[in-house]
Amino acid sequence: MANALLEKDKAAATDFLLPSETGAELTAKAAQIVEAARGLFTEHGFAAVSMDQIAKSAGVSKATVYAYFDSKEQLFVAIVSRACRTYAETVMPEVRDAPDIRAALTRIGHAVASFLLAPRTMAIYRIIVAEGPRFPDLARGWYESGPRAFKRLLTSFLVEAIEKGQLKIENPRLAAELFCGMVRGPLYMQVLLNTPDPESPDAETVVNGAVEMFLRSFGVPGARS
Amino acid sequence: MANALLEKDKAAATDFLLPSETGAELTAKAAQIVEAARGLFTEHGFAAVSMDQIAKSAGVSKATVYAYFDSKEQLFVAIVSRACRTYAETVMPEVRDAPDIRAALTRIGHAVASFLLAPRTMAIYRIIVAEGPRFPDLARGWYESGPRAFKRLLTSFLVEAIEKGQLKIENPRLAAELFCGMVRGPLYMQVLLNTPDPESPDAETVVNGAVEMFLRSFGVPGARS
DNA sequence: GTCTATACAACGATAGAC
DNA sequence: GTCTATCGTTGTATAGAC
Repeated sequence: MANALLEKDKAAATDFLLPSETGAELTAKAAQIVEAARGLFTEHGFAAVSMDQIAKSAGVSKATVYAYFDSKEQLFVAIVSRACRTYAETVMPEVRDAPDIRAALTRIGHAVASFLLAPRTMAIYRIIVAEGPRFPDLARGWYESGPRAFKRLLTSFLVEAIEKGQLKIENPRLAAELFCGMVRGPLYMQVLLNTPDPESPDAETVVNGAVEMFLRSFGVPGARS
Repeated sequence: MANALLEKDKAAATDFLLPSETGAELTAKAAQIVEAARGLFTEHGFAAVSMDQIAKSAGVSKATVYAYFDSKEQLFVAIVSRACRTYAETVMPEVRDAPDIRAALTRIGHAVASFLLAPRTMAIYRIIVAEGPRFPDLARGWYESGPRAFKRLLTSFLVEAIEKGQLKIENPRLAAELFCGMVRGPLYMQVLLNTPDPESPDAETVVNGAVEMFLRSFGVPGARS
């Protein structure tokens, strides 16, 4: 059951394709350029990196870069597309059956926290936020492929748990949103801005706290939790 | 009691001053330039706006802009400083006594949601995120003046409520973090990326849901909630 | 302090040989 | 496809007159 829902939503998630994903896989040299650009954008931001630097870092000439990508913008789109694919392949599968609802939520929580807080993910997100106004379609595509697809999937998971009698929730979508907010919120901004706060709880504490709070609100006393 | 804590933490919050706040107030013309720059940065981002545009929008020559601000970067710092001051004056005072704990949390939740989601706030945050790597001190200053100060204040509020017997919480700081995450998380990303999601609950629903969840976990049955 | 005009550097993108 | 060399533009920042 869970797998059926999973497959359905996973299909829905990848149904939306970012521009450069519609084509075939990148060639080796294109991938090499994309990887170099990703590293530089990650470190210095989009505007601060020149095509000369990218070419040099990738070990090719600038003309070669332009042979594969029409513009700096399009190169950026390719980077984001790759990140979306990784996201779909990494976090999505974590939402499936587990021994009990507590274990499942904990697992999901850790998957979300660890993936979202990974430097690579944050770097991409930072650039999307930064350049969002200039790339509205890209921002939308990323949101659809990533956060929105995941929230739908998590909502399906909760609905299923409700039907099994493991949870009691009036508004599953709201519950999914709140859970995501709890897991992500406390550490997200610190990582995003690179401003660690020693007073903040660590990821483990946050996930456990979120699961605990979630179950106290929505857990069914009788059910194994 | 609450006011004593409030005053103390408010002082602590403004104790940290961003560079340009250490000096006196801006002159009228400087403020005029800052305001023009803020509007342009808000709309187009930092890198995409030239000093020529700023000068034109402010109705002065470029040389005049440079007479007041040494560089584009410093002009940006001035903008953020202003935003921090507004934050301290707007959200912080919301954390104080209310008829009961539920009303207090709801009020805080709405204040956080409405301020954080305001276009002006989001625009500043977007730029901070975008240019964070290039302005590490600025990002840190903003975090200290804003989110961190608020979380401390909220934690103090919770501790006080615990002492009054209105709440029962083991880790108040964690609870404050989770509450902020719930209130902010669901809508934050959508506004930040300008990708509205019709499936998402609205702000009212989110705040009420968060308060409900918080009280179910930490509320004291006997106390008036 | 404020303006006009300009110096100087850097960037994105391309032309043309191989 | 890949390179070297370069074009045209744009941007930050400043010089000098008032």
